[in-house]
Amino acid sequence: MDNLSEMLKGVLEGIVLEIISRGEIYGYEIVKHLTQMGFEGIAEGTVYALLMRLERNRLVNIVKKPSEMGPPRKFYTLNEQGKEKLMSFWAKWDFLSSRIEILRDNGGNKHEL
Amino acid sequence: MDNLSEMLKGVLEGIVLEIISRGEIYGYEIVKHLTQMGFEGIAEGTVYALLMRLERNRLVNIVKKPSEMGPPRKFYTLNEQGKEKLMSFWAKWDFLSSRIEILRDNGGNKHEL
DNA sequence: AGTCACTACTTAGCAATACTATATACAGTA
DNA sequence: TACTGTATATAGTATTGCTAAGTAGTGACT
Repeated sequence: MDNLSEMLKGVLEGIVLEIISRGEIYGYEIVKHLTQMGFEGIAEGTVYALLMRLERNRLVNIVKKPSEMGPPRKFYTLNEQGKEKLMSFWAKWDFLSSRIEILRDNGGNKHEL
Repeated sequence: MDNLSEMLKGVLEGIVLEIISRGEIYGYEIVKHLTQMGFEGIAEGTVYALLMRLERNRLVNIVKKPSEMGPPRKFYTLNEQGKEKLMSFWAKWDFLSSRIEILRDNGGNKHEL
């Protein structure tokens, strides 16, 4: 399968918000989580940049904690705005995916309006 | 619902390819088709630019025909490459949407790897 | 001490794609 | 003449993911 990157635009943020909503988590762990979900192609840099954006847009709370395994970790949780953004993501996703399934199921029908 | 535009990236092309695959159609009609599907926010300019891209990337055949209602129309059909691109779109869509449904259904589970 | 691997985060510059706004042009009608 | 509907084109912008590189801490092996 060639690459998903364009299709991830606007979706990856929602996926990451959903992951954070499950409980406090830090960037490196999010990357591993995504990999384990099957998104092996997603670069670390992409995720960290996205997290910086969440911070800049004030969708998350951040607590820095020392790690025994390496440099300090930045733990993310959703704030109210983040939770709203997540709900908005799911609303958009449901809208889009339902339209697309309708289009597909309409298979073979020739431009019926 | 706020705006879908980011989420459409990489998806709109597939939607338009699918519409064209149903039979010869021209740009203005594609726009109306999208509107009727519920994508009311998609600007004409977006669709025409996308069609130009399909042409530039040699995914479509084009025949120009006069119209009784206005300027000449450019009718699009998919060529072999376009059909392959469409299949690739559906493969990517299925991958992405299945992962996202898994994520959602996994609801409440706290970062289980 | 030096090197490597794993953990963990950051950033600069690029590419792809949708949007805004505007322009062009043909046909019918007030 | 002016307006509406039909029909296509394009310049400039914003957003977002990717590539590639860098910085740093810890532990293991040589």
